[in-house]
Amino acid sequence: MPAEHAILGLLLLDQRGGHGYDLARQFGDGQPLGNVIRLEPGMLYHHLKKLARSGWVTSREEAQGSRPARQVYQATDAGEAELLRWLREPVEHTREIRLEFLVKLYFARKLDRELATRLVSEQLATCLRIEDALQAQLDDPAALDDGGDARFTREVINLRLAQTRAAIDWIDQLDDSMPAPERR
Amino acid sequence: MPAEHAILGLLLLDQRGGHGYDLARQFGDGQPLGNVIRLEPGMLYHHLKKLARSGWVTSREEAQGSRPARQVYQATDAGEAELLRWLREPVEHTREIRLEFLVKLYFARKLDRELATRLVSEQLATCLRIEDALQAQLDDPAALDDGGDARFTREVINLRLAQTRAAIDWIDQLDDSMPAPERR
DNA sequence: GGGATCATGTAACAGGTTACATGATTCA
DNA sequence: TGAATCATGTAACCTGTTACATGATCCC
Repeated sequence: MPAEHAILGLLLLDQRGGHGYDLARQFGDGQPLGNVIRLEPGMLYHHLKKLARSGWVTSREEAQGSRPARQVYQATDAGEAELLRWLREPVEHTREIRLEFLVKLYFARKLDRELATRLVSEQLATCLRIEDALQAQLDDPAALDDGGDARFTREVINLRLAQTRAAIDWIDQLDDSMPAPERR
Repeated sequence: MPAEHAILGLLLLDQRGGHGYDLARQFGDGQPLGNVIRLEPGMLYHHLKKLARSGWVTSREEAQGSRPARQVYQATDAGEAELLRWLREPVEHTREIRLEFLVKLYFARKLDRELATRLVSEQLATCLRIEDALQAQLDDPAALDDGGDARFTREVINLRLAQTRAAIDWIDQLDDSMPAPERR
């Protein structure tokens, strides 16, 4: 999911559309998205075809004089709607923060700062819910199994708690603060 | 990798061997390993066949009166050597702590407490190296790209730093302390 | 008789990696 | 001439998910 939405996002940011090779560069070394999600050419062309099948992008062949023609892809209205839908949803699991949430944050900020603000605050709320659920597991002696591995199970939950709390602290420091309420 | 080694580990812990259905239960709800790694029957039987092809387990058919016969798998010496080799290696990436390192820790403790001690201290060292590398990236202005996305890139690195530091703190609290040096 | 459990799988699909194939053009 | 870059893919493989197929037996 994040890979296809990242491609869709790039095609939306550049209204003129883009072709495979061009997109591949944006997932390469030193590019902002390249630090978050790697896309080898094989997967990239695969996703472009899937996006076209879903109706989220269209493609046309663009001749260019001496060079071989290339397929230029462009996001459709349905594609834009899909990306916006996706950008409104926070990720459900702490492990998805590292990749999927970062991609969402990147595009939300570029497309609509208010959307980014909402995404960040809903992600924070989701992580706080996860934290509560983990804490409840720690506090419930029945959830820690009695097969002699209670220590291990507690450590597993403690690791998840630590990772979730680290994510929460990091989200708290993102500067996508709520727009100041209107004054009059 | 972690899935196959987990199966291998279970077969080593129970010298009598085990069959698919039996192993599947140990990856289910409420079991210590079930909290860490999920294995649906499909994947489980697939891995058992792969382990047999690698020569790390053998299988024999075990008739049992009225019920249908079952395939009983048992770890070989090569399988044991492979598991011990794997248990000596810490994981290279912070994201692998959540699954692969936890599986290693579980089996290292059950098989050889000293091995567990060494694993934990090498994992700590590896995570500290990762932390240093991330800190160096933050301190190097050239590594933060100049395409106007330096803020995003910095946040990405900060997230990884936060996750890595959370892992370090958690590892520090594991109680697999070095055996006290011999006194005389 | 019927549902839960024992027991072993297959099929289809989704996502991902590595390597290779193809062929043109640009540039040192 | 030959290496780098432009441009688009295929093939083989691995991991994993969901759902289904099959058939027995146990227990109410």
